[in-house]
Amino acid sequence: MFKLNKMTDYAVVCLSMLSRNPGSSMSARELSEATGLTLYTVQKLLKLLVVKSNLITAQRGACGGYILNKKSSKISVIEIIEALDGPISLTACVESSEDMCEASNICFLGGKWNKVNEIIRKSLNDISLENLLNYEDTFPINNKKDTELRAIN
Amino acid sequence: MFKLNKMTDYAVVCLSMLSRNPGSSMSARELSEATGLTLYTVQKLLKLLVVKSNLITAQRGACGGYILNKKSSKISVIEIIEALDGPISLTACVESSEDMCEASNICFLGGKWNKVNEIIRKSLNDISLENLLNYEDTFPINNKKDTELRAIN
DNA sequence: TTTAATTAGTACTTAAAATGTACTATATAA
DNA sequence: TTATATAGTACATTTTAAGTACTAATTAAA
Repeated sequence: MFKLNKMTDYAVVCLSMLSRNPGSSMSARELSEATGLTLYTVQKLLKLLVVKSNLITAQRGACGGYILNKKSSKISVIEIIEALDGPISLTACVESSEDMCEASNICFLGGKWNKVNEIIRKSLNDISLENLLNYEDTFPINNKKDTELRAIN
Repeated sequence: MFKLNKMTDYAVVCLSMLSRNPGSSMSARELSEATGLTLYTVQKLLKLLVVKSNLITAQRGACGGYILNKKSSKISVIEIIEALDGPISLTACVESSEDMCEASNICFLGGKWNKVNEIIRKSLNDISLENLLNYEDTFPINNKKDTELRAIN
């Protein structure tokens, strides 16, 4: 379970696509065609990013689309993750929620996971989208290449 | 979604209980009573830890139980997490699975998340169970205290 | 040798969350 | 006015986690 949801992965794909032509916008349809993700997925994803982050700006109407607000080198991976996955919290107990932790009666750990959360958060904060995209993997990756794009859903 | 499953949290509770009396074993029943977790949950959890990790050893039969294999200062948080959550992998694409990444046709990210995974893994590797237990939280935590134990399920 | 206690293994049900799909409302350039 | 595009909402589907239950195997002690 210690993995990101698919939306976050899709987001990196779409954001990196947007970063290819800084300053120019792309519509959900264009992004769908460019990435192979279904239009529905792209629409949902971009709507989420608009609402939950400050990473992109939307332009409505004909000739509308989405535009990246800052360079990929200025975008931290943590911004993307937290926009789509919510804040990093390694256990239910640390949520600063109104409703108390269900296990509070037995949980003598209290907020001790917070330390761990902070460490992970700091690590991720130092990685930019650009870092992620330029990272050259040293291990053999099981990826098909040079195959045509297609919708995956 | 960037959170641990409950089992991992329960595991920390149970392991820390085991660490209180080094060298002596506790049965699932005893751990259930001591923690307030249901017997079913504790049984399942400990079975998982036996199979998936090298953290505890089981003794069957009457007077049997579970015993911690090493001191809490020698147990890394990553061992607990990976035993119950599986290996840390921030996106489906990096799994070294036989079956190819579904999105491989469109995924030009390849294994780039691996970098992130490694960083998180290293961070967590440096935190021991003892560290986690002794960590004093500096923020006000929303935890009830001094309430009696009860089963939470 | 029998019994009670205890873990091992497996299967199943239920609950929760993520994912995918669909539709309507609103905005805007041409 | 129209075609295009995002915003918002709702819901169905799928996947995963969590919880429950039962039987088999093991072992200390009576």
